Amino acid sequence: MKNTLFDFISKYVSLTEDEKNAILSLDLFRSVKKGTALLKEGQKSQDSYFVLKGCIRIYYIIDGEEKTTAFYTEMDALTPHCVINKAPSEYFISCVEDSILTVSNSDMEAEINSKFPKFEIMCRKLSEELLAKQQMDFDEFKTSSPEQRYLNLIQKRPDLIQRVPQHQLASYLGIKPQSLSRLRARILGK
Amino acid sequence: MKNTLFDFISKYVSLTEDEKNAILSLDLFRSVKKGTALLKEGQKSQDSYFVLKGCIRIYYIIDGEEKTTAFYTEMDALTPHCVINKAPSEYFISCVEDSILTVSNSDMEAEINSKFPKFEIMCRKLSEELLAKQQMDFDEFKTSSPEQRYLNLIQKRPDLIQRVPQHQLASYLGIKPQSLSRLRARILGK
DNA sequence: ATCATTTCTTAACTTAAGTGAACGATTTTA
DNA sequence: TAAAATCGTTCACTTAAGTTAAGAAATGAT
Repeated sequence: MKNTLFDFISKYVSLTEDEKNAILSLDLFRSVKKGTALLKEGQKSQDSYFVLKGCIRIYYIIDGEEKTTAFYTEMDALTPHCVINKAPSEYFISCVEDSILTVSNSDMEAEINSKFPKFEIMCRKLSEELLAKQQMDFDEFKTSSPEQRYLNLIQKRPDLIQRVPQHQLASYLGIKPQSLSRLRARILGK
Repeated sequence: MKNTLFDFISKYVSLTEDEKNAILSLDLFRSVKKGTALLKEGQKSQDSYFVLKGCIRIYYIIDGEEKTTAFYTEMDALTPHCVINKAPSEYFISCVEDSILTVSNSDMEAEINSKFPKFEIMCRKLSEELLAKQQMDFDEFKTSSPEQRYLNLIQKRPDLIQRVPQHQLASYLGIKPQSLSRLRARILGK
């Protein structure tokens, strides 16, 4: 698990042993059971997550219905909106599978950042990269039909289709579960 | 114009006169005419933009059709995807109106960042904030119908509806121009 | 192992977006 | 200023997603 984390970090900066130990001393690793709520609507939180193993998702409850908008799997990092803008969360975060995560709060990050400027650089690079990636995903979503989006998902994240319930995938694709079922049947018939 | 830039920066870090002068010495300000192409599909570029006045947009050409996915107006910052991943651009960037921008390239930013660590912090904060904002926008898009998205746009960016052509707005909302026309007529009739 | 709950699929019907075409109105440009 | 191109709207028609409901399949709990 440690290696997964350091492999990830090494994509952005190279760490000395001292720096690695500083991170390990923070005791970031957490095991969480499927279904565990990591964040609820209305809560304030300081915690950011990094997925070492498993899957977590963001969902809203709108008119009593769950709307899943994002999945985070191995090597994905997530800083919730409420951590950035210091307001109560508008969404829920929950464990889709039994998972192993790192959980770090803003204070810890600020401390590490001031001790090792290298982390500041890593965070900037990571944010920039995630922002650019997110922008491309959004563009793709805007310019595709639900069917194209589903076919795209099969290409880009085939694992999600296996490990995530259909009704959660549906809202992730911006449609209703019944429409996803129909759409899948339509594709099979081709 | 200088003030607009420094007002923006002051949201993230406070600058000394020396630092301000270092920025001004970079000679970042550019006036661009409506319709000017800032970036074309297939091009590589190092340039990031900040809009002081005016409006620029990102668009793709897919099956011969323009698909506009983003508008940047006063106080918006844009680092194109191709700058981050050092690959040829998949999209175009063009001026919607006569505009005043700052244009900075990666080398200049790297130099300033190494000279003044404060900029590194600003860039990280800015990226994190933009990422969180972008995530919320994407979530809202996924969980809304075209009509809701249009009504939302009226609330959040009323200026865009005035200053941007309908057919560009349509693809921004993920629909065809005819559908936007119809949708507007439908809303008026309520 | 059984019962209860949740999830997925199917179907019929409704609603809204996509498509192709036509028509002014506006803007561009020669 | 006249011709050409672009833009916005409308219409009729097609296609696909939303809605409501029912039932089968899978999952979870006792």
